[in-house]
Amino acid sequence: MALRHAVLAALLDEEMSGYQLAKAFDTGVANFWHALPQQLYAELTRLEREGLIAGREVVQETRPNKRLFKVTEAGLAELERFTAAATRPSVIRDDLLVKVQAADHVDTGELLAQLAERAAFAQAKIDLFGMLLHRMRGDRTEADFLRHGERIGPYLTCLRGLAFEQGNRDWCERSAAVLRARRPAGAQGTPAARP
Amino acid sequence: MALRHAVLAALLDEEMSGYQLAKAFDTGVANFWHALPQQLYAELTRLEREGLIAGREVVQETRPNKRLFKVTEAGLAELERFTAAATRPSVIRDDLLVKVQAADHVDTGELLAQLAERAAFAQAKIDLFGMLLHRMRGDRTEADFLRHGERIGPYLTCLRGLAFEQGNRDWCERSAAVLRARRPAGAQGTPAARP
DNA sequence: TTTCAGTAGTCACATTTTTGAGTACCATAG
DNA sequence: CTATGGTACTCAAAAATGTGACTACTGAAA
Repeated sequence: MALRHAVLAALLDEEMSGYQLAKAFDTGVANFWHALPQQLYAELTRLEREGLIAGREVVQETRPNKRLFKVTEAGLAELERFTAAATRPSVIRDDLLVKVQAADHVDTGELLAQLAERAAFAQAKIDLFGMLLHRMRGDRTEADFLRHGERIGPYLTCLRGLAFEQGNRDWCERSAAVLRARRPAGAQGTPAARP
Repeated sequence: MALRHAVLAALLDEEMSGYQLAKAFDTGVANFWHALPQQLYAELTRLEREGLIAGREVVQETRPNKRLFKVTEAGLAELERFTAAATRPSVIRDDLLVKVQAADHVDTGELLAQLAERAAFAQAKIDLFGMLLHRMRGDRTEADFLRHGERIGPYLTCLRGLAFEQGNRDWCERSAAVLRARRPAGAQGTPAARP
């Protein structure tokens, strides 16, 4: 039941519409949680009904109207309560790890391609996170920003996202190298890259 | 729908009972996926009905009888099919990150304690994974084992688990240090550690 | 000028995961 | 000799998450 709290935490920084929120949760800008638009709209409806967020209609001329939401006092109190409650440790759940676990027993051709693909995906996120971090701290040094900046929460979670993706990239590259070195001769290179 | 494949991958190395499997998925020995016993028993039933695993009854005298399962040819083929199919990128979902994201707006006292707790939990897993890796490679060097060892899949996934937990530990410690340095004077140290 | 991508959502359903409560029997510790 | 903890499972239900389809309008590209 932490999606609601993830939404509250995301809305702390700025008023957002469901659509904007969906973008943030999809692209991984909000790299501390993930959810689909449908989930978010439903959650926003519930949160507003419970008075934890307040929405206001914004009429737009060239585009559909939208509703912007912000966290209420009650919402902040709920977030406070949530933060004080016990945290359950996060768990890994990754198809790619399952595939590598079975790598000794199945053909590794396609797996090598997937490891390369994932490494590239991770690298793209690393680049994105690097830019986001730079934008957040402006021209201050990281140490100075973390000591004196006004909003460091998003910066810290972004740092975790960055390290996580670096871990993914490095592991994918290393695993691919190991598996490639073990392939029987004559089955070197990965199959043609997909579009 | 990857739990079934995680179970198949876990059963590749050795015949296991539902109970053993549940232990492995709970303690994180199988650090590539997580599931509760109920889910596993249900999945084993389905997998056996579909012929992807075969179970055999083992009569025990001093303890309840158990059923040991192993992957069938059909199961291996299914795993092969799964490995060749596209992988969806894994997503982060962590209560603790949500809490840190909101750290600028809520009291950080309890949060600091939770970061310390998580760092300790991560360290325990790091130690465990270190031992598991050592046990798997025996007296060979890592490079030699990865080049010539017979089953490297579990070793590679364990390496990912190790790096992940190192990332968790480092991030928790750093975030805690940052938040502690920003606490108003007179509110230093964390509250009394919980039992 | 039709098609495509973007904005801003909603509805219904399926699957997956979690929570909670049991059964039953044995061994060990206090 | 009673309680606790481990082995080995099962059943039911709630909650969270994911899939697929849909509305409606706009601006830009082909």
